Amino acid sequence: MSSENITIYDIASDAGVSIATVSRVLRGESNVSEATRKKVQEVIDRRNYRPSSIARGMTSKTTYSLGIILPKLLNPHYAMIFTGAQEEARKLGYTMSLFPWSSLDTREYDPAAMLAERRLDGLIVCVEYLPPDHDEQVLTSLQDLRQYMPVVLIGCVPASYDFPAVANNSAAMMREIVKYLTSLGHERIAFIGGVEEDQDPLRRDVGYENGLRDARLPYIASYRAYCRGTPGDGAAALKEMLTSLKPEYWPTAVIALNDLVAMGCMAAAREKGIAVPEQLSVIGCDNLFCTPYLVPPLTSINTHQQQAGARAVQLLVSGENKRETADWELVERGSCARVRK
Amino acid sequence: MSSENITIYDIASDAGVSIATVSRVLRGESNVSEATRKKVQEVIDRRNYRPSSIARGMTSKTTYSLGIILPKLLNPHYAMIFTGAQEEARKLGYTMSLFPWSSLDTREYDPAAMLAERRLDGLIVCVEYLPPDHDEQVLTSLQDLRQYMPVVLIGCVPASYDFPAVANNSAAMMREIVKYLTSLGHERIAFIGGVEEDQDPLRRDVGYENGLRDARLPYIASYRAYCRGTPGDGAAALKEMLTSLKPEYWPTAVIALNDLVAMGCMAAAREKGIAVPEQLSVIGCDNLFCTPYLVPPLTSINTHQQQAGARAVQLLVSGENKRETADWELVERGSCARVRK
DNA sequence: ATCTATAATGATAGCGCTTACAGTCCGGTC
DNA sequence: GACCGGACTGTAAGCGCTATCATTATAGAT
Repeated sequence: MSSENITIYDIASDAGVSIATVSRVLRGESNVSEATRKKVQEVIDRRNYRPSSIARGMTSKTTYSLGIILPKLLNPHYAMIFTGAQEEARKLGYTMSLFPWSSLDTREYDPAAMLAERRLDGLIVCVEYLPPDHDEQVLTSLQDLRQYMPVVLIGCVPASYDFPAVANNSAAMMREIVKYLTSLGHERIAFIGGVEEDQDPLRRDVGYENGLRDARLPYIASYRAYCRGTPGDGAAALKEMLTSLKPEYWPTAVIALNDLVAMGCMAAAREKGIAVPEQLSVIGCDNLFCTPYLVPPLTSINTHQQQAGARAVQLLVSGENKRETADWELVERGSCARVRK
Repeated sequence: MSSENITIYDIASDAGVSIATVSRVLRGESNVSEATRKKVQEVIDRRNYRPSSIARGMTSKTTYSLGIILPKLLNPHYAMIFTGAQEEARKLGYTMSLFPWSSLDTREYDPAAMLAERRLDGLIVCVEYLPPDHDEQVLTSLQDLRQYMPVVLIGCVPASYDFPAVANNSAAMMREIVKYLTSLGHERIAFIGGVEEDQDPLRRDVGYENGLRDARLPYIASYRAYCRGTPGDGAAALKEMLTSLKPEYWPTAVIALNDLVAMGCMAAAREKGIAVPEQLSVIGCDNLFCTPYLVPPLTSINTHQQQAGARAVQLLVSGENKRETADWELVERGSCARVRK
């Protein structure tokens, strides 16, 4: 602001050397005499000079800036992914910019344009399961972006997507969750999940059904509800399920798409006078910071989002074309109980 | 990735015009004949050309990228500020990158360096109240950064800071909160807040004391606790306060630094068998998404963080050197009740 | 004393744009 | 028919670096 931008020329003339030499000490090359290096460094320090990363990007073709596309940061789940990615990026000397999901989803503004123009060194895209038609459109957008920069996916990445990725194995997770609940004696287990997903072998529905099959329980369509992922959605879905069924058919356990939906379910249960976990077990997913403070504390799945975000950055920067699977683990708190006969 | 990067020269030669003309249609200048414009645009579309923002920044000195420095995104409070800022930035055609607070706070990596090199068009810094010594160091860093780019502050901006800002008037807010509680009959009102702040007229302590004075209540030091801002901190602080006092001196209401601290307080109260709100009213701040789902639902302050974030971006982009005050409002839920005599 | 390898440094050509500035056309004007 | 002002379009000079050569100095080898 105050002073004119000082450039490599200023440093060079102050130090009485050529810009090439300044550039050499800037990049720490070895073929500079110690005396010259010291002289130049002194001028750099004194004038508080910072080489312009813009100009650098101009020639070196690398900008040290990455992008990440997320559905919404307000959901702490995504905030965790972002944080993990951002911190790792910083460690590696990269800057991380956020782009909203609408970059891929709508025609509100040209998705590729903004991203492509930015000449990012890479892009992480956090994908959720989407309705099949949407899904296809997103895939096209992703392929498109890939022309401009390396792309790594994170989240619910369909098995069919041929991208480097840190993917959830939601199916395996669901299967384990069902197993956990059946081990507590539950036989009427509801699943309030997201959109009906495509025939992806990793999808939660598959895991849910497999889990039921493992326990030789019937798949009951009335126990499968759909929602978008907010607490309000969860509350509405559960209430509707309960009013549509005679109380003796009410589920004794409900698996929620995520912790937000689980929070809605707990609220709905409370409103209906159903005790959690005595009459209804609830299990969420994401292990949000607030889960320990709910009443009862919410049993959830820790999906290690920060770690996944960091890993995605590593894949991006290293250029490895690997598909990895994110870790997860059950965190028992107080919202699931043995079923009472 | 796939193809060589295509440049303005490619378009120019394809369209049989000079690069200047291509540049003109790119920037929508008017002095291009309709025929030429169409011809060039067709080539641009066909080859799917995107001008490099790097090269643009090189000459035009503006990069259309902003930065924001936040303490931690995992606290939804900051996620909201970020979201508001990011969305506004996008609307205005800017990119938003996040930098961690440690940029200012530690010597872990050179703060100015990364930011200055990036040649951002502007920077938003979200400040919290800090211990006086820290505070001075941060101010120095801010002044430093200002040499390189415009800076707008947001949050708990000390009145003495001469920066454009969207500032909280925490003192006024606290005074109102105390008034609200005294109107419910409370006379023993605790405040579990952040670090003891410097003599800033906007600080919460001032508001707390003024509120007590308004109601002609004594300031009792035992009711003032300090914490860093996590639920655990809040729980610990309240527990310590309770154990240090005979039950007949226990506060009947507690004002928490933020909702996270309030959540900790509610947990501590529950653990101690103290009913909220019957025996203890709790009020938080930030109006986090989870507050309605706590038991009881937490009364809080909506500080309109997204709006504040957006406003900060507007100030930054417009270059206005204004200091504004953020709006706020009390959101009554169920954690505060009339005191029982 | 001449030659040659080596280390240090300088000159310079881009990178892909923007932006003066300098044409070129063309229909009026006088 | 020479002249002129617009409307377009082209030429070329940067922007601040990196990277490739070319150049110079130094010192050891012959």
